[in-house]
Formats: sequence, C-alpha cells, structure tokens
Amino acid sequence: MAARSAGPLTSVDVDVVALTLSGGQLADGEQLPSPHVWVEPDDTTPGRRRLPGRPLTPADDLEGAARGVLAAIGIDEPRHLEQLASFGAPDRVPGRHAVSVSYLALIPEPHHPPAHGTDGGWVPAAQQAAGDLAWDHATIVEAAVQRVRSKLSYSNIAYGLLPDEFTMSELQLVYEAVLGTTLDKRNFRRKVTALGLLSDTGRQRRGSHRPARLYTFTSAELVLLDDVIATS
Amino acid sequence: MAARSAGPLTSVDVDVVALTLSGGQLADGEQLPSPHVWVEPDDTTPGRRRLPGRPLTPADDLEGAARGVLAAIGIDEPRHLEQLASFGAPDRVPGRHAVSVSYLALIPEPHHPPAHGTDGGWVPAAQQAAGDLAWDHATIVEAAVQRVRSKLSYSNIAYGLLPDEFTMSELQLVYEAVLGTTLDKRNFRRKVTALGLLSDTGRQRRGSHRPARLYTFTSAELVLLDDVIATS
DNA sequence: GCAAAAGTGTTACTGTTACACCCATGG
DNA sequence: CCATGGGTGTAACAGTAACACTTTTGC
Repeated sequence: MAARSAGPLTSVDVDVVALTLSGGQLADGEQLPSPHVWVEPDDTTPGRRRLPGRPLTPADDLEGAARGVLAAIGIDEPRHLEQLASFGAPDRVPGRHAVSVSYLALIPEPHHPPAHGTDGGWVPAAQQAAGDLAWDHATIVEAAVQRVRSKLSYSNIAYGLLPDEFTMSELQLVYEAVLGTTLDKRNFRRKVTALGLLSDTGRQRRGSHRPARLYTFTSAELVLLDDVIATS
Repeated sequence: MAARSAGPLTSVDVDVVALTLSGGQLADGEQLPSPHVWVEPDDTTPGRRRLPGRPLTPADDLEGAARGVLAAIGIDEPRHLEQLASFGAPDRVPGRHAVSVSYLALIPEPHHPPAHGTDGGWVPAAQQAAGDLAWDHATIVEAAVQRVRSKLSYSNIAYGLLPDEFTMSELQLVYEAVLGTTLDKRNFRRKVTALGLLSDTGRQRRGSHRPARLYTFTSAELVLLDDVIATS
C-alpha cells in the first residue's frame, strides 16, 4: 500500500459522557446515590435526548474539544477526563456519516450545576437513559459506566467523583454506588488503605456522631495498579 | 446546546496495529519469540515506515475499514480485532488535520505472509519500531502492546496469537513473550486450566520427546474474566 | 541410552472473607 | 442519655508462590 493524501472527508463529533453521583447527598446517605449522566434535548429527534457534543473543527485536538463541550455546560474542570471509544457505523446517525469520538468525564458531587441556563440535566445513567437517548448514545453511556466500574478495581479513579477531602464512608459510597453492591466496612478500609493512594489529612468532619477522619488521594491523576480490590 | 447539523469535515484514517509473535518458531523455541508489528514504507516521509491504514470512506463502518486494511496486506481473517483508541492532535500529521481511529489485530503465527507482493514487513514492536515510525505511530504501537499485555491477565486474548490447537508450552510461550517474563510451568498450567477456557482435544503432538497434549480455547471469541492470572 | 521437552504435588505463605462490638459526638 | 455514624481485630479459608523429579518419545 502506497502513501495516501487526505481522502474523503467525514464529519467527526466529539461527544462527552459526563458522570456524577446523585440522588442522596454523599454526606447523608438517606437514599443511595447512583451514577447520573448529563443529557440535553435534541431538536432533530423530538422527545429524545442526547449526549452533549459538538463537531470537531480543524483547530481542535480531540481532548480539547471534549473540554470545550464540558465548558459549554458549565463544567470548567472535570476531575477526570479520558477517551472512551469511537463509534462509526455508517447508519448510526441517519442522513449523515458521522464518526463519534466519545469521552468519559467524571464530576465530583459538589460541582453539580443543577440546571445552568442550558436545558440539559442529570438523569440516572442506568434506567431512564437506556430507552431515552437518541441514536447509539445509550450504548455509549453503558460503555462509560462499565469503564468506571472496572477501573474502580485497579485504580484511584474514584477521585473523579469525590471532593478534595472525603471520609472513608463517602469513599465507600462511591464504590457501592458504581458497583451496585454493598461492601464490608472493615474489609473495605483495610484494602483501600493498603493501596497506599490515600493520605490522612489531620482534619476531621464533625456531625452528630463520632468525628470522621478526612482523607485525600495522594495523586490527583489517574494511577493504575497491577492488582485488584473490590468484592465483599 | 442546541442540535447541530454536520459541521466542518475532517479526514479520518483507520490505522491497524497488526501484531504477531515472531523470531523463534513457537514449536521450537531456540530463540524466544517477541511481538512484531506490520509496517510499510511511507512515500511522504522518506526513510520512515508507517502502520497500514486508509482513509475512511462514506460507506465504511470503522471495523469494516480496519478489516479492509488487513485484507490489503494479505490478512483475510485476523484472529482478533478490537478498537484501540483515536488520535487527533491537530499537528499529528503535518499539513492536514487527520484523526486516526486505530485498531489492534492479532495474527496467529502460522499465517505470516513473509512478504506478500506489498513492500511491508514484520518488525519487532519493542525496539526498532519505536524510533522508526512516522508521526505518532510509535505511540499507537506502544498502546497496542500494552493492551495485549494487560488483557492476557484477565481474558483468553492469547487465542489471537495461537493456531487452533496448541500445546501448553506454546501457550506459555505466548504469555512469556508478551509479558517479557518467564513463568513457572506448574503454576502456569494450574492457573490456566483453572480458568476453564481450555479444552483438551484428545490429540497429541509428537517430537523427540514425550508427546504433548493439544488444547483449544473453548471460545474463539474474547472472554473477559473478573479476576487476574499471571505472575511467577 | 541419551537428549529433549512433557508432565506432575506438596508445603509455606499471603491475602481474603466473614463477622460484632465499642467510641465520640450532637442534641 | 439516646441516636447516629465512625472506627477497630481475629480466625477460618482460599489462592499463590516456590520448588525438583519422573515420563515418553526420537534418534
């Protein structure tokens, strides 16, 4: 095969799956939080919603475009952003051949813009989203949740869903919400401290109960481990 | 954000990292095999080589385009094909804004076309490729090898690098070649049979030594596990 | 009978699970 | 003093790692 110059052109969208935990404040836990995804109405498919996204322009790099999409919905600094996958079946969007390069963004609880002047909003990733989204966007959301779920086991990706300082119980809630299971408190603490990714700020959070130690992740970047935690 | 129609167009390339094990027949093992990648000369960057690829055309879906790229170099049925990642920095290819959607293909040893009428060839993925490839193609190759290495631990992805029937020693060689370590024979056999992904064909391979049992993978599709093997 | 690779078990250790009670605070 | 969530240890078990010799064949 010889060298090729630029071939036929295609429209490339950068779409973002922004996930946060919602439905129960992390701090109280009266109702269990669950992963929520940001969606917006789409004029071309009445009644359905879509992931935020925009076409790639010549000046863009992919990740920069994803950041721009997030900025447009009021999220200036996602705690975590990574490429998810690309989708390009010729019929995935009727009427035009569009490739979607999708990104996963994680947003810590406190930063929720509850609305924001735009008409988008957070909907539960698991249930509603599945039937409600335009084109293949439900597939993309599903891939995003799976990605987070599996990375919880061998990375510190939970930092993306937590404020700077958090208690052990809040960290455990993140795991439980994303994995959809309950975990044993003592075993969870032992494992998660054994990873060496947490450090104990001397500070405490007080409430009508024994004060809780506050922790931070030692790295605000994604750290991948070779081994596995999670279960029980 | 409102609905968008097709925006500015971009050229999209589908590039393929085809990997195989080479440098020592699996069956003999006088020299240890190592991952090799298929590269071809590129006219626009004299002296450098590139991954096989081609522009996406309107009728293509992404994976279909990747299969077409493979067919053009004489590989009609890769044992395994999966999307790797997309690359899209504006300056990754000087002079045009090109997004590369890259795929990982695994080729079993026996299918090597040693050359093929094309002027491409297999080069060791680790060493030579790194300095020798055009643009960001070395990065893409590195990502591909990493992907295989990590998936060995929790999937049957080794099927992509093996013929239908193989001995335990051959399977172990695949692991050792990709991981770059040596493994204990007894522990390896115990773990890999415990996964339940292998079945013992009654057949044997004979040589000037005790006959070796031949195994197949029970699934010729990728199977992901929850747990981890590999080490020691 | 010799070279070459195939095949096989046991023991020590390490990590994982399951499980229940006391502690510190706010009100 | 009561309610609330925070915090802690141990024993049974399961999985992993380290290790060396016997077997079957071709020549």
